[in-house]
Order: sequence, then C-alpha cells, then structure tokens
Amino acid sequence: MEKNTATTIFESLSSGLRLDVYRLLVRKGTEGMVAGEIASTLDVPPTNLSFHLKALTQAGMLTVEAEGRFQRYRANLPLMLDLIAYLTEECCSGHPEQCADMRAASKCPDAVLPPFSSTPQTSEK
Amino acid sequence: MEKNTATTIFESLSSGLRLDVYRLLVRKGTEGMVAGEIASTLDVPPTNLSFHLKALTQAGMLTVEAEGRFQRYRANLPLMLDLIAYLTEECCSGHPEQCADMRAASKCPDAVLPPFSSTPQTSEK
DNA sequence: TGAATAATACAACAATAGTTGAAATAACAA
DNA sequence: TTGTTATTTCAACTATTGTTGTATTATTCA
Repeated sequence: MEKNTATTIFESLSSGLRLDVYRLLVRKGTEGMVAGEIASTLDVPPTNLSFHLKALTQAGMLTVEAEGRFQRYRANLPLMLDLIAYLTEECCSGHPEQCADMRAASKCPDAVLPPFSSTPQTSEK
Repeated sequence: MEKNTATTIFESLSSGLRLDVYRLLVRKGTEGMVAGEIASTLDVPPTNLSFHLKALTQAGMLTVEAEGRFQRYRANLPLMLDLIAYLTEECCSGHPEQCADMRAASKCPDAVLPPFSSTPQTSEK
C-alpha cells in the first residue's frame, strides 16, 4: 500500500460524521444504503453528506453504484484489512516475541497481526 | 471505544509525517526511539516533530518515558488492535457469510475480523 | 558554578478543511 | 411535456491545522 493511500484513508475517517457513515455502512454489509437514507438516518443536510461521501469514496472506503436516480453506497471492508496489514508491517522487526506480548495486551486478543501470523509481507516503502 | 477516541486516532495518522513516525516506531518495537533520533532519521526540525509527537501521544498512539533529558517514544500497538475491533463491530450484523466473502477479497486473508471470529461458529440460515 | 544539549511552548503566519444555501444535473412519474 | 425527487456542484464564509523561528525549561558535564 502506498503511503498516500493510507493517509487518505485516515483522513477520511478522522471526522466524526464520516466515521458514523462508515460504521453505519459496515453494519449494513452488502445491502448498503442510498445517499438520502444515510442523510436522514444521521440527520445531516444532503449537501453536507454529499461532501463527506465524496471524501470517503475517493479514499476507497466506500463504493458507489447508481440505481436510477439513487446512489447506493457500501463499505469497502477489504481495503480496511489491507490497511491493517500495512500498519503492522515489519512490526517489532526481528523480535516476534515482542509482537506476542503486545497482542496479549489488547482487549481483543483474537485480532491477528498479519505479519506475525503468516508469511512475511513484502515491504513497499 | 469512544467515537472521539477513534477520530482522534485517525486524525493522528492522517499526516504523512505522523504516519512515518508511527510506522518507524512500530518497527522499533519495545526499544522505541528518543525524540532527537526520530527527528534526525526523518529529517524534520525538532520543533515540528515535537508538535506531531504531542498529537500522536495525546491520541494514545505513542507512549513516552523520560530518560534524563531524553524522551523515549514507543508505538502503542494494543490500541491499534482495539481500534480494529471498534471499526468492525457489528460488521454485516446478522449475516456472517457476508463477512467471510469480504475477508476472502482482502490481499491479507489471514487478518481476522474480531467480531466475526468471536461469533458463534454454528451457522444457521 | 556555567556552558552545552534535548526537548517543548509560544506566537505568527500560511494552508487546508467543514458547513451552508442556492443552483445545476439527472431520473422518474403524471 | 411538466413537475417532483435524489444527488451533486459551486461559491462564500468560518474554523482548524501545519510550519517555522525564537524563547523557555530541564538535564548533563566540565
């Protein structure tokens, strides 16, 4: 993953409203929601929502599909998993026992750090 | 996790420089680095780095420990794992088969979505 | 003690992001 | 066709963030 891709993703989730949108769509899964439905659910002006949907979509966090005059948005979960892999790339490089310690300290020990659990990731700097 | 915690974390990683700092420290593991070492490695003015270290530390992404007149910074990996759990909370609520599909679409299929892995494995439907 | 070093705080300015209402575009329905 | 609905684009304004140099605090060492 490119560094710019990662920062754009983080930027896209750094607003409370955009985070609400993304999490709402994660819950909806493959069904997704159309723009107006999202706007009324979160009680934001359509023009403002459109601004944030654009940011999320350009970051790749959402996909959009036209349905007549509606636009259906869905969360792009695979991209999130790729981001996680990028973040933990070369974690504790050369010292896997440290990774195990940190993992155990999480409230969610079932979350597997990709480079620790499996084949080494290719580092693209 | 509080929503404000999550947006502050994303905000803290939305700058290219702060992302460089975080990833550098993830690689260093429990050893960490002192501020001046980070500044010279990334070639940024100390005053500017200090600004960004403060943001990352206030977001909880870094810990800091005084060593005489040095300040040693380390990445807080457990918080990242908690963030992942928060993001994928209630993913595809009620439709685990969708989660499996999305997971398979990732470049990193070994990355386990926490709420999916802790969901009862007995599939009905 | 006094000089040197590590790091942060402050102030000023430059740059970017967020919100809103009005207007434009495009699809549907009567 | 004409009117209605869904969504986006645009322009203006407000608010926030990023960078830099200087000053300050605190620690080490001669």
